[in-house]
Amino acid sequence: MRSQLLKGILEGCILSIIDQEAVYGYKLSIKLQQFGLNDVSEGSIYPILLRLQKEKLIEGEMRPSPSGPKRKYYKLTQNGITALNEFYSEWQSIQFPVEKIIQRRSK
Amino acid sequence: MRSQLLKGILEGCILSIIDQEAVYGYKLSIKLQQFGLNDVSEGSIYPILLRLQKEKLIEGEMRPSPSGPKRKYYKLTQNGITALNEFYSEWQSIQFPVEKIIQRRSK
DNA sequence: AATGCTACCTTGTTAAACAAGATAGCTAAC
DNA sequence: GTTAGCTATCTTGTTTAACAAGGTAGCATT
Repeated sequence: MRSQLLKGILEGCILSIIDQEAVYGYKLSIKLQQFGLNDVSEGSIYPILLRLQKEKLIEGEMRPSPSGPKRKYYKLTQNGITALNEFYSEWQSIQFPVEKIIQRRSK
Repeated sequence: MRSQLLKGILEGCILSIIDQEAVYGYKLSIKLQQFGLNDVSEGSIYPILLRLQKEKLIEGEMRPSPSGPKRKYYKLTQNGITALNEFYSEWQSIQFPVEKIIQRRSK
């Protein structure tokens, strides 16, 4: 994305998507796009996945693909679930004030 | 703020507040707090104001205070108004997808 | 054996936020 | 007249996130 707005938000979104279903990096990039977060490159995604894994918020497992190279499926750990809920409340505590501030702008 | 979530968002919020009324840095920090963005320090605010001024999105004017040192009141330029509207649509294009992603998390 | 898609990962850069602290004007109280 | 405390601005140095660009390689189809 061109804008700097996503900073810090992407990580939480990735946790949330993984929470819904075990998923691998490449698929994740497609899913983010489907949700409307266009232009999030793999150069953003893979470093986040590695970081989350290092922090033990997610864990990966290699599985063969029916067509193509092996995939590394990630799922949340218990710590990951906790982190996801923390992200959710942090997001709320940003989103509400920002909405309040923005609403009153002139056109 | 502890979290990294605000990155890029603060600038837009500051533009929006200045749009509502000419305001100086110190007051801005109080206003942000009133809107619910706690713990946004002056170490964040003043660099943003200087940057926005450099980019000619806002312009400042010193005015005496009824009590205390002079204040530097900022108001939006025409470019600032344009930038504010751009920020608004960028925020939308983040906020909608993030809401969609987050809604479906497990509890 | 060449092409194209799937899939993973790394390196180096840019930029935003922040903690910490420096500087100084003004007022009130003593 | 000097000290204390609030108001107000700004700087420096650090951390961290996202990203552009590119590298590697498996597999299927032709």
